[in-house]
Amino acid sequence: MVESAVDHALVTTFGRLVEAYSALERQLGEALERECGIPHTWFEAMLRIARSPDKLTMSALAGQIALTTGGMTRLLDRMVTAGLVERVPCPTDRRVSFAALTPAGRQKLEEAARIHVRNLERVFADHTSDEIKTLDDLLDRLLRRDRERPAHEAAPCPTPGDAAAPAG
Amino acid sequence: MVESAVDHALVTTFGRLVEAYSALERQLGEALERECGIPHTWFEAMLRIARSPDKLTMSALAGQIALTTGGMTRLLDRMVTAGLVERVPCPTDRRVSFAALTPAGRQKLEEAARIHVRNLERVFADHTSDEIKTLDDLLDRLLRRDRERPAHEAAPCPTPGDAAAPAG
DNA sequence: GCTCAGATTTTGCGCATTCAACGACTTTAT
DNA sequence: ATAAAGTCGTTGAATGCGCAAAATCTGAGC
Repeated sequence: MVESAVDHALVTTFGRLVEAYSALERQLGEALERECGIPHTWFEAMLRIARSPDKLTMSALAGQIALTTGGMTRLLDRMVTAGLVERVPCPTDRRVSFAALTPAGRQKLEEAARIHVRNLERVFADHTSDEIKTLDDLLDRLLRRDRERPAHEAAPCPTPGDAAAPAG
Repeated sequence: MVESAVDHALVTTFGRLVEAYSALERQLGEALERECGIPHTWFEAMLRIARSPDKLTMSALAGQIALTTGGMTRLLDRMVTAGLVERVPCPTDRRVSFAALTPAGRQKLEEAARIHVRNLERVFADHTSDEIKTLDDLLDRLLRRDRERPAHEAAPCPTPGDAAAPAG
């Protein structure tokens, strides 16, 4: 039996994830932009800023939305230009600056969130809350696992016959 | 109680999806590129080509990996240059060309799939097959729903107090 | 046969992101 | 105090993608 790895179930599932995510992100992103004038990326950024108990540094924010610090710099630049966020210099460390919402930003975020919720409810209308809960839980653990892994752990593993856990 | 839409559960879940997906795609993509020299996008494209019972047109392929036809043209260009795929002109319609794997492409895909499966198994090690099944099912229905919706349906949603005008 | 509407892919341009190098700053060691 | 090493954010070059117009081709009406 020479079942190819190409047909492995995990590959299919992940392929579906790629496809569904891309389609969803595009659809919801376009809707958001059309209905309230901001890109989806801005929304996700503002969301993290608003929800964070402490002020967020550039790097922290970059990490949360999976951007490099360089990309984050420019993304924030645009949002600052639009008047939605501002850079607050850290009083104790002059290298870092925090991202904070302006009043206009807070208002825009609330508006965008309402629209986003409405669109999300439409998208997930066919799904039970149980399913969504499972999804949420799965994603949460995936994220947690990802954070624990310092991203170096994947690299030094060129051992072809090594399927086991890195003998920590 | 004036619970803000910002705190809605769906927003959180979708935010997690964005974050987890981006992190995952980056991690697995980097691993794939490092371990077998091809970008993740190439892998997904080759996967669809290999699995499709009929030959795939550019547009069909573009649709499956959530790219515009313009993006698809260039993606395929690079893959052709690398010798992994080739364009097969359609005998009955000279506008269309099919994407087909070369022998080298088939071999590379198999190699990449083995690596990808190993990495995926590591990533999903903490998750039960039940959970993954649920995820797979959810994604499948999400995709199906998305395909039925011609992407025009999202627009004419009657915006109550249309706050819009991207204005500039 | 000719023309015109529609379909399929390619191309020009602009934008967002990554990578790598850099400057600014802090911390630690001497 | 000074130097060295590490951290944080920004910037220049290169890459990949979307959008829209163009090029090529098919099929229908006349």
